[in-house]
Parts: sequence; C-alpha cells; structure tokens
Amino acid sequence: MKPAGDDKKPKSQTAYHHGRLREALLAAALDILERDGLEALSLRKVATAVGVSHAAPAHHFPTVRHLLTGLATIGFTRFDQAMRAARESASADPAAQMRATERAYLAFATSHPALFRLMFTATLISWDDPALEAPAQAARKQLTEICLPAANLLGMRTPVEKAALERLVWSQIHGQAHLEIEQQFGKPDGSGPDRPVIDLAGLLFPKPAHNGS
Amino acid sequence: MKPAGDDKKPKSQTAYHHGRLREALLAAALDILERDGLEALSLRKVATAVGVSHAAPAHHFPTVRHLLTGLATIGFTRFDQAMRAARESASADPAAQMRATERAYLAFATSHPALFRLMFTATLISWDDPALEAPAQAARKQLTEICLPAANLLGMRTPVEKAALERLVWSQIHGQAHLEIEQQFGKPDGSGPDRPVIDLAGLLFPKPAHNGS
DNA sequence: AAATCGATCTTGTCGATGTCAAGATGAATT
DNA sequence: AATTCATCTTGACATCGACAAGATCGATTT
Repeated sequence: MKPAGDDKKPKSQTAYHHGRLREALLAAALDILERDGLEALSLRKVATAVGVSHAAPAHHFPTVRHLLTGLATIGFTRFDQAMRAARESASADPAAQMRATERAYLAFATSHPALFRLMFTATLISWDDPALEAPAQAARKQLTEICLPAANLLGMRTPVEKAALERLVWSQIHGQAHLEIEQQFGKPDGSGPDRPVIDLAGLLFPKPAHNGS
Repeated sequence: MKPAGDDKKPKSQTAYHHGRLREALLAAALDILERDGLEALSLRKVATAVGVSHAAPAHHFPTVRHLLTGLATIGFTRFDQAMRAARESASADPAAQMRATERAYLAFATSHPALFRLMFTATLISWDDPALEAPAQAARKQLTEICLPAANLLGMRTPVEKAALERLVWSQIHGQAHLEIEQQFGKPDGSGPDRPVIDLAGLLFPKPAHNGS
C-alpha cells in the first residue's frame, strides 16, 4: 500500500495517491492566501507546496476558479460558524444578538482579509457551484434571523419591508468590514483597537425605559 | 510601424512618439477593464490595443500596479465629479443632500463595477501615489460634508462623534454598493430597477414637526 | 545648420503561470 | 492474476510581467 518506510506522517505525506490531495491542496492554498495574499496564490505554487507535480491539481480543480471557489466555500463555512458561535455565547436579547453578529462579522473580515475579499468578489468564484451555496446561504440566513426581531419591533410586516431592513443592516455591517480591510478608515491612532462606532442596534431597537441620545 | 496612410488625426494616432501615449494607454485600459473585467486586463493587451509594442507602456507604467493606480485615480476623479454633480442638482436640504450622494455613489458603482472594485481593493493599487490621493480625498470629503448637518442635528459635537457618524453613513452606502456589484442581493425580480431600501437619511434626520429626542 | 542628448519606443529574452495532451502508476475490482 | 480507472507525472504551448539592449525622433546645444 505504502512505501513502507515513512509511516511517521500518518495520513498526509504518503497517501497522496489515495484520497487526501484535494484537502491538502485547499489547506496549502488557504495558507498561501492568508500569508501572502491572493496575488501570490497560484496552482503551481500550491502543487509544489503540497509536494505534487504542477498538473496534479487539475483533477480536483480543473481551473483556478475551482480552487478559489473551494476556498470561498471553506471561508463561508467558517464565517457561518464564527457568527453562530458569537450568537450562542451572547444573550438572547435581539440587540445583543445583532451586536454579537456584527462583531463576529467584523472580526472574521479583519482576521482573514484575503479570504473575506475572495468570498465577496463575484468575478473570482463560481456561484454555480452547489457546494458553495449551502454555507453561503447559512451565513446569510443568520443576518436574516438577527433582523427579524428588529423588524417586528419596528412594525414591519411585509416581506419587502423585512428585506429592506436586512439590506440596511447587512450593508452597514458589510460596508464597515470591507472599508476596514481595504484600509479606507485610516490608522487607528494607536490608542486602541476599537474605533468610534455608532451602535446601529441602538438606532434600530428603541429603548424601552429612558431614551439615550 | 503604422498603417502608413492616416495622418488625418492631428495628435492622437501619429503622435505616439510624443506625448499622448500615457493617456491613450489609460483610455484603452479603462475600456478593457469595463468591457471584460480586471482579469482580462494586461499590459500587453493594452499596448496592442493602442498599437504600440508590448514594452512601450513600461516608461509610463513601470508595473501593472502603476497602471491600475492610474485607473483608480481616474475612477476617483469621476466618482468625485458624479457625487458633486448629484449634490449640486439636489436641494440644499441636508437629507436631500445625503440621499443624492447616496444615489450617485450607488449609481457609479453599478455603472462601473470593475473600476469601483479596483478603486477599493487595497492590494491592487498604490496609495502612496501622490496623484491618487487628491481625487480620493476629494471624494471622501463629500461624505464628510453630507454628514456634518446630521451630526449637528443629532447633537454631536466632538470630532470622534462626527467621525463615528461618518463611518456609519459611509459604511451603509458603501456596503450597499459593494454587495450590489458583487451580486449578493439576488436578482431584482424584474419588477423594476429599484430595490426595497430603508432611507438612512430618514433615520438620521429627525422630523422637525415632532420631538427632537 | 550640424551634432549631441535624452526621452520614448522596439526587439529580444527570461521565468512564471494556466491549461491541455499523453503517458505512467497503483489501488480496487473482476 | 489481469484489468480497469481514477490519480498523478511529464512535456508542451501561449500568455504574461519584467528586464536589457538597441533604435528613433524631437529638442537642445554648439
């Protein structure tokens, strides 16, 4: 089965002719992407990083676009997990849910800028890929969920209104994330990692007791 | 060599050895960018499109990054002009100014998606380029300007608060634009070009008739 | 006016890349 | 044990960015 000499690495090194190439390629590609950016990513580099010939990826990823779509799929999966984890460890209060999701959204983008950028660049990936749709919709669904309570509180009943609110909230969060990783906000002054932010949740959820602003 | 017959054009076609190559290259590059996207853009294609040798652009654009930065500079200039024109043809009312700017922002992004994407992709262009800074800051300044009245109306006085409001407004508008051109909003139903949108200006500018919170 | 100079453009080349084609390898099935 | 078939390798080609060296033409200098 194997060369019978290097069983040190249980499953990664020797088993390329059996099974794990696709995952190894994705892992290596993710590594290069996060370390050196999208421009440094190439099929050939990924191949040599994994230790296979330059045409080996062809079977698993016929095209660069396929590889990038695979990376985006991983990205949306982790993105979804990050937001879900943040929501679960937050209180059930609608405003808290929204704030937690917003924080997770932003944290993911700033921690994985290249991957995030890739995930939201339509010309680079294939949204036809059925494997991509599931995690992408799962992530998207969380935004819908955190907007529903706000829509109810604001008296929005039609699907159009709810979609409009979701569009508002999503755009606000996403715009922050995108402008942040594209370094459009300037430097943080060094005073702290946080920036002056107006709480959108506070704007949307009217205070029950006494008003703030 | 040239087609050896067209000295009709006084300064554009025959004068490549003097003067206009840089602009011609930028124009051709912009053409390719808007027609076929960033992936189709290459120095060599631009060179042949203009009718010069493959290394001719080197003097004007030593690197692809220089060409892309030049395109982004043009982009920000037009972007700034578009927003300014929209504001001038709108009423002086702060909310109207904000809505007009928002519309212009979105219209520019959807009309020139590849250029807009390039302008806001930090890894592709050189923000060190002094030629880029001026139009980029001019465009940015308009967002500051349309946010000032809202900040005053909301009782925000410190620069931090004003910056926070600008961040909110800019993020909201930019997020809409970005998600739109990356086709994250799904298809428009065909019912009309417009989408269900919540008016951010309406949220920020309290109605004068009622309470002022 | 003639010569020189310097910016601009051309030609040639190199390494890297994506993609295709043809062949080798080895695990699984027959 | 032989065959099959997915998987991987080798080889090749066109395109690309970038560099080097030479040609061209306007502008300056003599």
